[in-house]
Amino acid sequence: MPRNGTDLKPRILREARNVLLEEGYTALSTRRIARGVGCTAASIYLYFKNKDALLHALIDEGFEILHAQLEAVSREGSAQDHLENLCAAYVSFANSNREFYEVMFHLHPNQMERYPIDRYRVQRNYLALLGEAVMKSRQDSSPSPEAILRAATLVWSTLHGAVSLHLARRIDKSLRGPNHLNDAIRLAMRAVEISSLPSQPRVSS
Amino acid sequence: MPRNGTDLKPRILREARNVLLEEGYTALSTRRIARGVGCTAASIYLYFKNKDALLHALIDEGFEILHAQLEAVSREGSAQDHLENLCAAYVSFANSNREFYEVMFHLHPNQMERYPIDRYRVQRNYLALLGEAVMKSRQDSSPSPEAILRAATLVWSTLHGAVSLHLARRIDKSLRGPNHLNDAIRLAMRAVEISSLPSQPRVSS
DNA sequence: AGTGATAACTTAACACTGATAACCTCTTCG
DNA sequence: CGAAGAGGTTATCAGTGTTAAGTTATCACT
Repeated sequence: MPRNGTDLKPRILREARNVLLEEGYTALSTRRIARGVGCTAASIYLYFKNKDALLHALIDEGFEILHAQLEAVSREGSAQDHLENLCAAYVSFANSNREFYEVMFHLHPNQMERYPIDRYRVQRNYLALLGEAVMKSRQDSSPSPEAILRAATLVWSTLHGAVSLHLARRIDKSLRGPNHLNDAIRLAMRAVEISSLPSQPRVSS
Repeated sequence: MPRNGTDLKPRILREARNVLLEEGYTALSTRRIARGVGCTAASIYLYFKNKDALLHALIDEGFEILHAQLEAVSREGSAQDHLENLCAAYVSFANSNREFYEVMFHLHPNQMERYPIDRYRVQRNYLALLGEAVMKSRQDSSPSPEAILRAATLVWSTLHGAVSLHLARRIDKSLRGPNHLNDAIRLAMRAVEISSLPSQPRVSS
């Protein structure tokens, strides 16, 4: 039974989210969260196995927002339009939720072993949304699920590259602003054509 | 004058490079480096302003390797082939130097303020190499420098997205291995077409 | 050779980090 | 009342980047 006002777990999560969004990932320490909540850093470990588990919850939250925004994209108009709108929504999510994007996509190469890979199967959700638009935009006979996944992955990959470099401010000033991102969206639309071709081996893993 | 055998600075750099490559970025602490060299962590600060400055040196080293590998790509054959070979070399560099790639491209969103942006103008070097191939592959009249930069950036961005997700093991198993990377290379080749179009505003910064 | 100066390096400490074992304290139930 | 156990804290560990102060070795000069 809670002794400290309301249940501590949601308050920890809320504070963690606030710190992440308002002070950035580097400020997100267990002691900083505890201070905001009014408890001790050790208390966090009563509700989360470790800091990564807490981060995981934030990542889930980010994926939910992303999924909601992609889901909200209108399906009216041509399939092309739908796909383009999805791409724009993805880019827009990254731009207006950059801290979330960081923890969702830029975080774990370093501490990979702690983040169970299969949990990232939430990816499937938005890859499925992309895939749906991809499928409809293919005039030819209905493509196989593998081909759809392949195309959706290529779309995602292209957008991710542009967004990552954009957020890291690696894009030349003259192209910053929407220019490069728009180019990336346009290029991503062509992923559908690419992935209808047979795979030519070119690079070894 | 050195008191500890040879000059300490190159030995620190070498050890840092070894630790990075053999034990990964997370193991790269000042004390770990010092232990390997046989000095104290404080000594590092005699030769580097801070840890980031040391990392910077490693990043420079990585950029030199990348540049050398791109420079070594044969310019024979068609311009298309040249560009494709450059793309393949980029991907190959990332795959066989993933720890370098991490510090070069995945590192600094977090501690952005410490990495002076203009230093990353080394990017210009390989963007110029890409741009050269882009330019030659344009049959039409010689494009403007801005258009070349735009196209080269889009090529780079596309490859970076694919490589990043690949290294982070976010690509579905069925596409892992060279499949997705090859798709990305093929798509990147089409960046030339995209970036000869006028920029349509679509997404706000 | 002896004396300073100074470069090279270490010691010790500060303020952090994530994490854990041991302890206390309050509530609930028998 | 008293035992059980949930809820939370204290104290601590091992580690991080970083810096001020202290030490030691080497050089130049009288």
